[in-house]
Amino acid sequence: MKLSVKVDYACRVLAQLARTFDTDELAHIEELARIEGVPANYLVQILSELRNGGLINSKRGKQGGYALARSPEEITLFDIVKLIEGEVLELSGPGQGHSAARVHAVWRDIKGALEDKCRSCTLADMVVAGPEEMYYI
Amino acid sequence: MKLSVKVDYACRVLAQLARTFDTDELAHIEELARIEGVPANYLVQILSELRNGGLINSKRGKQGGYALARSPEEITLFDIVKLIEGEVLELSGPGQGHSAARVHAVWRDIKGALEDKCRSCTLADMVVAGPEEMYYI
DNA sequence: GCTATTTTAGGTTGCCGACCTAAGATGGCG
DNA sequence: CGCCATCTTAGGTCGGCAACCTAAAATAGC
Repeated sequence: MKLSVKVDYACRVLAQLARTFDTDELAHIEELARIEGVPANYLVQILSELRNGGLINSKRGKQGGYALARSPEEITLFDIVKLIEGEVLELSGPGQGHSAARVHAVWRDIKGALEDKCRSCTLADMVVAGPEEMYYI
Repeated sequence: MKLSVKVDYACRVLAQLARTFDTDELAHIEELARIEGVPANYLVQILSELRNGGLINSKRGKQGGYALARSPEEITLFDIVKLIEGEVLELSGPGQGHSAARVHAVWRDIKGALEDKCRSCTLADMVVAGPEEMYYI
């Protein structure tokens, strides 16, 4: 029950893309990797998945790059996690045993609550108000 | 972001122990393993952790066995997960990057909500009303 | 005191997935 | 055509989970 680094990376990169959403400039991989502190070679895979999932658009060629496909308010945490991980909370199958079914039902309830919470958080919540708030921690 | 099999096993065994809480009989490992469909050799480890964490009591010797340390209503899902996994939701460290801190704050919010939800679920919720509802699935 | 039964405490193996690297393939632009 | 940046994909390492096994400690009963 832990948050994967991959999802964390995806959120941070998407947040950065959200900052330049209103402009028409495209972000490059190297630039994103440097600003958000993500391994560039790994970021390639993540951006590819985000593109196949329809969260971002890409443009190839010499002046290519990446940009958000929708506005930050329309991209929720649920979308991101579901795309990267497949499930927000993956339960172990009902299994066999006297209490298996009942316990499973309780966990489904937990899962539903978690999904609702994730749906209420958008990319806009992950972007600081000012462009530069705290440079190093 | 998945629920470990270990926690699932722990919940099921604890639910079974909750059924016989009002009586004074002690449950044996082999019996628990058979009823809940948990590998006996693995269950040994889990029960040991639950005992060290103070959720159950054990009695050694020829007529030994296991029993809940508190009433089912006083044992929450939060207690179980925290004991077995250490954290309900383990976040990846703040890291370094432009959006790292802000994204981390959002996830802390999610984590808090999940913990509250887990605190509202007790072992009593995992025990079916009747003693024998469905014997085999 | 001896034995049987049970818990306790370790260690070990197999396996899968996360994380990362690296190199080739593709396509736009001058 | 040649450059550049994205796209694809094939591995490779690492750690943790799940499961099993063995030996040791404790206790009730004979």
